[in-house]
Amino acid sequence: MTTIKDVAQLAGVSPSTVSKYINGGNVRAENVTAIRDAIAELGYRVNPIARSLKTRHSYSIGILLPSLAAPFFSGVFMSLDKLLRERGYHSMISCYYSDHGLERDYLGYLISAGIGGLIYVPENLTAEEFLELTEGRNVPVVQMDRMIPGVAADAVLAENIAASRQAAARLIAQGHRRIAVISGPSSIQTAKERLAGYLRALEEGGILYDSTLAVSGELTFATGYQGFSRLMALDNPPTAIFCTNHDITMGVVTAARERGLKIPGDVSVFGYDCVDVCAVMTSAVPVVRQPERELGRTAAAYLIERLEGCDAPPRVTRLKCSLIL
Amino acid sequence: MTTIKDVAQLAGVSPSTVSKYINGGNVRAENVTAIRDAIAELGYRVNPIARSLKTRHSYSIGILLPSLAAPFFSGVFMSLDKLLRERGYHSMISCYYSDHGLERDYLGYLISAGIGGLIYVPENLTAEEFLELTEGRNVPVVQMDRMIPGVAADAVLAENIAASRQAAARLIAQGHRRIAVISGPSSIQTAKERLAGYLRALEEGGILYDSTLAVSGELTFATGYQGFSRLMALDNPPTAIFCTNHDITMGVVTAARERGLKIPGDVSVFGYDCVDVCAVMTSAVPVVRQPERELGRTAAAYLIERLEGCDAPPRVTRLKCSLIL
DNA sequence: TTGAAAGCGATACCAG
DNA sequence: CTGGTATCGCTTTCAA
Repeated sequence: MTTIKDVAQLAGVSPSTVSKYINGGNVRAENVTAIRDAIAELGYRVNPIARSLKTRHSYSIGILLPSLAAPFFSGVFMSLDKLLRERGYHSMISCYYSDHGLERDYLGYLISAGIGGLIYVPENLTAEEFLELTEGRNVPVVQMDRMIPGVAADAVLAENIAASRQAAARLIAQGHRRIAVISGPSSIQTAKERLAGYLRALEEGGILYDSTLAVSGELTFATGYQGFSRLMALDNPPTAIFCTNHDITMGVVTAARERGLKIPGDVSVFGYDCVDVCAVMTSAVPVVRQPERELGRTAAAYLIERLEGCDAPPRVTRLKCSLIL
Repeated sequence: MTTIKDVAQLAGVSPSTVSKYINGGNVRAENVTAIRDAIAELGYRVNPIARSLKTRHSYSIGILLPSLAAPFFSGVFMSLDKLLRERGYHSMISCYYSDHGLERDYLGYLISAGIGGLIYVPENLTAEEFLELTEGRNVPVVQMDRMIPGVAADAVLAENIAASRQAAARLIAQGHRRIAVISGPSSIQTAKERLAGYLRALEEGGILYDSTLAVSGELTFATGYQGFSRLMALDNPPTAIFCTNHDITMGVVTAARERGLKIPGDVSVFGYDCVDVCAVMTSAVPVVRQPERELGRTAAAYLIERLEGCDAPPRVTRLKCSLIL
């Protein structure tokens, strides 16, 4: 491997001078050309790891999230990656598959693995765990989509309550009175908020909450699929189902199809996130669309500000969702 | 930040001893406890970047691919990540969005960023470019899904030709004679192979190739969507369309829905990759299913072997696809 | 402007 | 079994 020493030797200067050249310092014109030539000839590239060991600063940004399969996350990622890239950073994704142990391990690894900053979608960690892993290290963290209560770090979130409330309100406006909801585990902030929005809409619509119509489980296809069966097996089944996440929506739609039930003829469905897929269906299923681009851009922008030394108090930003009907 | 020195001091031993303890060497029992206590008290974690600077070995594995949105890639990734994790590695994804410049930059960055190995889905780079960026560095690379001709590195690929041939043959067996194909750019190996499989099936079916029925473009939704319009606008439109990738399939299905054309009533479609989505549709669309799990596991296994010193000649492995009807 | 020397955090070697 | 020393590749004083 070619190092800065090799370049220095070939160019006939000292490593310090080469370093200065690379980092934009003042170097005599003739040395500049000599160094540039040497670098080209040797195909030299700085070793970011040696550099960051010394500078305690890095252009690698870690992205830590619970799932890769969700189009929501890949949408957000593409957007934040773009901004980071434009600013000279390089982002690298790690996925912890909603697993508590993995989440802890990866967070610890990333924090000490020489990343310059972290964009983090939390799920299981407590504030204590988070703090223990991150304190002392000087790595700025921006929370995305969710936040750990008690953690003093920037957070960029979607307005889950408002969005769910509107979605459910829409179903009510269409005349539905028996509206089911299938939601994620209450341990997940977004799931809790989406359920809250649903409840709020019911209340505002003067509809009594019927707990048999509220199913909850993991944020998976299976939850939607099985939830649908359970709901339709009720003595008095719902006429509409509000799905609070992409996979749940897919599960519900699939289950309906398999039973030959028409959407929205036999049962209405309001989905979440799966904009593209839902548009493909024979009669398009309405969905809540989260502002993926903006979420990503904002999170990246916050992180960059922190990396550039901003020390304002932690900011929590909520971005609006929209309904795709 | 707490370093190995701090631990050594607190434990009353030298840094070398602590290092030995951490890396599983023989240390006197009383020192072991002293060190363990010190580590716990200080919350010490090794700094992987300092370590790999010294050892020229790293447990970070880079994954470099052209797209994140494709369920195919996320499926493959989940599988390889699992195996790598079980073996103590940590994988981090970088995405280059099919961009040539980004692909080159990221490859260069990763190779010199201290990763231990790389799983790489190539798209635009030539063998020369690849070699220039990687030679000298001692980082094993396994190519996934595609390979650069002339690059001597392991490769794990799907049997694209056979799969496409079977898919097209199936349409022929159903009585179709005018079968269109929408494929990706011929610069992409998988696209070329899938087209070849289609042509092979036609030939074997005694059907003359009609170039007006062969549309090609980027591997995007738009290509499928617009391709569908173009094909259906022909004087003599096809009765079946073979889509050679996930997004193209989605584009075609969407376009058909929007025109109110029934699949397979008005036109038959054979898709690729989108197993879950296609199963949801009112009448399920048949698709080619790639062996994502196996591809990922095999690529990871090859990489691990290389990391453990295997120096067998480069291996190229092809894995079978299946048809989901 | 330049370069010698120190040092980032960890490991490897080798003498004790 | 232990610890002093050199070193990984690079940046950063600081003196010349």
